[in-house]
Amino acid sequence: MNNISIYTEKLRESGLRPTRQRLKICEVLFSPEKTFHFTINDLTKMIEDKLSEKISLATVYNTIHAFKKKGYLKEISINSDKSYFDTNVTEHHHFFDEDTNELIDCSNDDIDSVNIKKNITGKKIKSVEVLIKVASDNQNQN
Amino acid sequence: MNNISIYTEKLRESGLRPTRQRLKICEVLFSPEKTFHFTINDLTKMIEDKLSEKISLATVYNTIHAFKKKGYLKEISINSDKSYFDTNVTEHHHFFDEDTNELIDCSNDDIDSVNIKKNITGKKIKSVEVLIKVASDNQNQN
DNA sequence: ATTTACATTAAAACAATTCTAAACTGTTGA
DNA sequence: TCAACAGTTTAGAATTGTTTTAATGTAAAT
Repeated sequence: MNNISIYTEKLRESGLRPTRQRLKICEVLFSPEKTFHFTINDLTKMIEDKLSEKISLATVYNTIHAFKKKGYLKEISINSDKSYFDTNVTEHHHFFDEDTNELIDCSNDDIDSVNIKKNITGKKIKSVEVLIKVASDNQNQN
Repeated sequence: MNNISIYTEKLRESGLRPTRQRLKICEVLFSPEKTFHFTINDLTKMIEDKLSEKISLATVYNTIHAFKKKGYLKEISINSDKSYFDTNVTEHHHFFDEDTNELIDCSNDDIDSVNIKKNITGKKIKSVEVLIKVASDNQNQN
């Protein structure tokens, strides 16, 4: 099974037809060894570099949303400016570097598992994620 | 020292003159017994109810930003739709109810303190906050 | 091949936030 | 007291990120 057929499968699983544009999105998202974080703008630029032609923002948004809904991507909330996405869909924590606005995965070895003693009645816990904001000294918070 | 002078002080501390509009913002933010969460829109509506006249969004944004910068308010990141603010400026955790989009403080008694074993070199930890997403069963994540 | 349902696109619409420029107000000091 | 200044408010315009629209194009099923 080569990459193209994996991507085709992922797209079909997400309810999308495998088109040239979407396969290119998949290649950018899922071919790298390491998972990574991106904004829609980052991604669009990466795709246009690879495609050597323009791709419509609407196509990117629609594909990313389908992947997110299907669980092939995760959305990370850092600040309200823009959406960050993560190709690492396992539950994990993040460092956010306030100096550079960089988001960094926190290995599960680097943090003890979080123990929640009480929950909201009638609700089920869907995820527990820690955001660690860091900055060089003499930096003000937020 | 009455409330007005407390608010005046807070405003001056934040580099702002105490004006009628800003004092009303303070009253809405800081007079309630309990801390609470709000969006700029919520707050604007609350102020207009109390003031019985319109207040410009620009004034609200500018005052809120000054308070945030000074540490009298905290911004909470839940999703990218809009900014949530919190009048509880202590470091604490949150439940986010995905059914109702409601943000709920997590008492520090309800969660064991989070132990971070490794940090980014050269950086100082500014905050560590946990976001617990909850929903009633049969609800999909994010 | 033809048909049908879904995709792509540029552009328009939209919502949250920020900026602008003009009118206004509180404070200071002559 | 009041002129002058610095900071404030405001409506509306601008900007940014995202979603929708409607026309055209393409994949897949028959």
